[in-house]
Amino acid sequence: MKYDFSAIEQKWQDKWEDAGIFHAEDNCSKPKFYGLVEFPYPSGAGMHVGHIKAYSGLEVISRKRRMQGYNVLFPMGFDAYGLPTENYAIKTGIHPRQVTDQNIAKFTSQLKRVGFSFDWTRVVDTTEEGYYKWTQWIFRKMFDAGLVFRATTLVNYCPFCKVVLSNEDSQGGKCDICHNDIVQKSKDVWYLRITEYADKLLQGLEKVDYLPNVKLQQENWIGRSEGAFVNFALTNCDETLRIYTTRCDTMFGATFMVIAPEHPIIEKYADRISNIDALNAYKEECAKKTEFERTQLVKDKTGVRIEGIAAINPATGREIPIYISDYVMMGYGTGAIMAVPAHDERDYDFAKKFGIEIIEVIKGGDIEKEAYTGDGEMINSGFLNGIETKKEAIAKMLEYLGEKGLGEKGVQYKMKDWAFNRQRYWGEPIPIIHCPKCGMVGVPYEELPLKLPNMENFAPGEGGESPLAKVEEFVNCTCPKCGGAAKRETDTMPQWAGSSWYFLRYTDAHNENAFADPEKLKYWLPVDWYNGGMEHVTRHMIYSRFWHRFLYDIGAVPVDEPYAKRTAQGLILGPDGDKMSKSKGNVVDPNDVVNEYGADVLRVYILFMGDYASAAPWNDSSVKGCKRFLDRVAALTDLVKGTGVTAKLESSFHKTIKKVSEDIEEMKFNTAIAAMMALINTIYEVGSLTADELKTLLKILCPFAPHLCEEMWETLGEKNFLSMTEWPAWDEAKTVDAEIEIAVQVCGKLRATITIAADASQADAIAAARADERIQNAIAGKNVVKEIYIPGKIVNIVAK
RNA sequence: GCGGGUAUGGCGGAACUGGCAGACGCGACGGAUUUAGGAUCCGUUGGGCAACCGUGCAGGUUCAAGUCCUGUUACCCGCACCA
Repeated sequence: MKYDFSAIEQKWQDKWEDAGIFHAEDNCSKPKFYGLVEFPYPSGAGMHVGHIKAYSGLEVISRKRRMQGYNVLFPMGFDAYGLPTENYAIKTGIHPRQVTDQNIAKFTSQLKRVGFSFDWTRVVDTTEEGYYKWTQWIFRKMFDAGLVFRATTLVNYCPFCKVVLSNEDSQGGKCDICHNDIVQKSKDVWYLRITEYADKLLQGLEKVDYLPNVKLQQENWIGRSEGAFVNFALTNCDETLRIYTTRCDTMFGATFMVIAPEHPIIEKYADRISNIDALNAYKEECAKKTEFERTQLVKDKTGVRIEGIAAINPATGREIPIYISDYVMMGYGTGAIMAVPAHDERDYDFAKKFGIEIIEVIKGGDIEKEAYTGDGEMINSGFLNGIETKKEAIAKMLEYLGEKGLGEKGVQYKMKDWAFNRQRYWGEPIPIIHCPKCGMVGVPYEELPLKLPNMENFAPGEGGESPLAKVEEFVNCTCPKCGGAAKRETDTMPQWAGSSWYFLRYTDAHNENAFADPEKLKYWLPVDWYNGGMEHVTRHMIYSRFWHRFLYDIGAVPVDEPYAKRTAQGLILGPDGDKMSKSKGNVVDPNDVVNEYGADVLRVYILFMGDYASAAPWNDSSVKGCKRFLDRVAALTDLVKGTGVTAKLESSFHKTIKKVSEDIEEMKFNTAIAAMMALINTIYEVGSLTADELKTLLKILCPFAPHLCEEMWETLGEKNFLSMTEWPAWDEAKTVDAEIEIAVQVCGKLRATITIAADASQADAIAAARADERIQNAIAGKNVVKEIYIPGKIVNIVAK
């Protein structure tokens, strides 16, 4: 058969769709498999080869699962709210709704052209009323549960996008969307109290099967630390200064304190501070620094001593000075620290610069040169003297603090509460009403969805307020509680909202009465296997685990962790080895590949190009190699002779079935394909194969190159879909050869290879080795001191 | 700075719990076919004339090391003054 991909791909895509063979069944007695891939943001640029790689892994696994008799849910959808669409709409004057619909249509047709076996009856679009109704519903439930709050804070503001960003979206002082510098701005912001779930999110990791580095990144993101809160008495004030420390064992060495420039105590006791002007000047200077500048100047500590107020070290009773410095953050712990220069690098740098006393309390380092952060014997530490370990010293100090009422054990997290609003148009309206009498009131559940009003001009206001603020019919409303005049919240939700629960909607995508039917949730959850990019394993995954866990806590979902298993694919780099980007001009368009070589070649190449989890550069010539492979597969129809088993091929077939079956489970698609290529080379060497053998080959190749395989299957006279036949089994006994070739070494150096029975005894193997002429030459005149036979592997003769 | 990872032919990459390094593919070279090119098919292809040498570098353990141990370098990713 000649391989004419253009003639067959559309044909099979239509047949699959008409027969609906990839639709997941509800209420099914078969075992279920829920494979999830990260749904795309439908950008105007269309699909990228990276998308194809991200979906191809679970595509192969899902296709294999169907053939293994599973009821498979492998869905696709669109995470369609977000700024790029809105910015494009502002530029072109086309409404975001229209832009979104166009982009979704484009993505859909591209995905279908690749032949992915998605269940297209369950597509979700986060911007549809039927979907965002439930996004708002979950938010309302969180509001009821006290997990939503509003606070005035300094926020990361992008003057270009005119939008407030979360810490996660403004890393490195750059806007995550437009990459311009962000500034600090005081604003009223909505927060989700994700920190309340920090421990649950951490504990949940213990029972899920995520890649180790995925788990680690989430743990680091949550950033739990155990330590102590300690209250330091102040001179000239009637309150104490509360600090957080993980090293209360070093308290005898605390020779000063440092508080964040924004610490409220400065303003509170301004009249007792003699150098308040200097402190304010420093504070202002810090506010001007971008995050980038602050981190770039790590080594160079700055600060100002507070004159007029000092602190008392509760361990030594000595008076110690207090400084303000921007190396202490208001957002972590209490915004104040006790500084132990002998045993903390940052405190050491600061003390050296400001000439503050450094007292060694742990032996083991040289504090003349640097801070010593290791373990050792306690000295200069009163009742702690002589203790040898950090753990013991901390326990003793905690006991002391407790007795004296000076402090207690405490836990801190790096993770912050989630800034949950944007002043933009293209997002879910936040369903809250501000009533002058009742305060914040949730929009009643029966009024959801709170529809996004249709606007002509949705550009953001100059002051950074939401475009929705301009729509009076939207803003003005009555309070659901008291019936008085009230105003609606005009901010919208961040893009992360819709993607925090989309996997739940797939189980029942069209339900109008609930986000999903509890029975369906019970059948399908948890997601058995979730694959996506490494860039989403912290933000998106932690956010969605948080939402899911909340829903579990209110009894709305049946399992506590949403994703049983998580893997990640590596990037596809440009042919030049750099990250693909439009500006570098090294972007490969999947359409071009489909047009020139066909979808099957694209699929096979993307999985063959390297380790699935690693980054690998695109190579046009290698694509041709995959085309050649499929050409050779198609041409096998000319070699078919009879039925049954070809003796010379039997073992190769069993070995290949085993290899492909096992490699797919480990996402080692490259070696699975290599094994099939090797099998084909063997078939060509043998010169013929039976129809039964060809059918078996088509079955294991089908998940990779389904169009060609279906076509060949049909050519062989089969009437049903290859995609729904049974995955072949292998016979372990037939994967083992009766005779094997093993290496013979003399003194660890390869000298010959011999062929022996697979079950040969040690004596037989060594005798066979010694019978070989090359071995006899190698050991001639030497004294054999040791003979080793590792069954099936090697003979090594040690001779001196 | 801290945490994690990677390093193998000209290239992408294989190599199970230590057991013939370089599977498979690309590229290259030679040949067949062709008016020619392309495509296809066949053969060769880690280096070295050879003994031998070869998995970033330097040591070590072992009958045997890409794989284990110690040290070291480079690159990639994540976090980053987290008290």
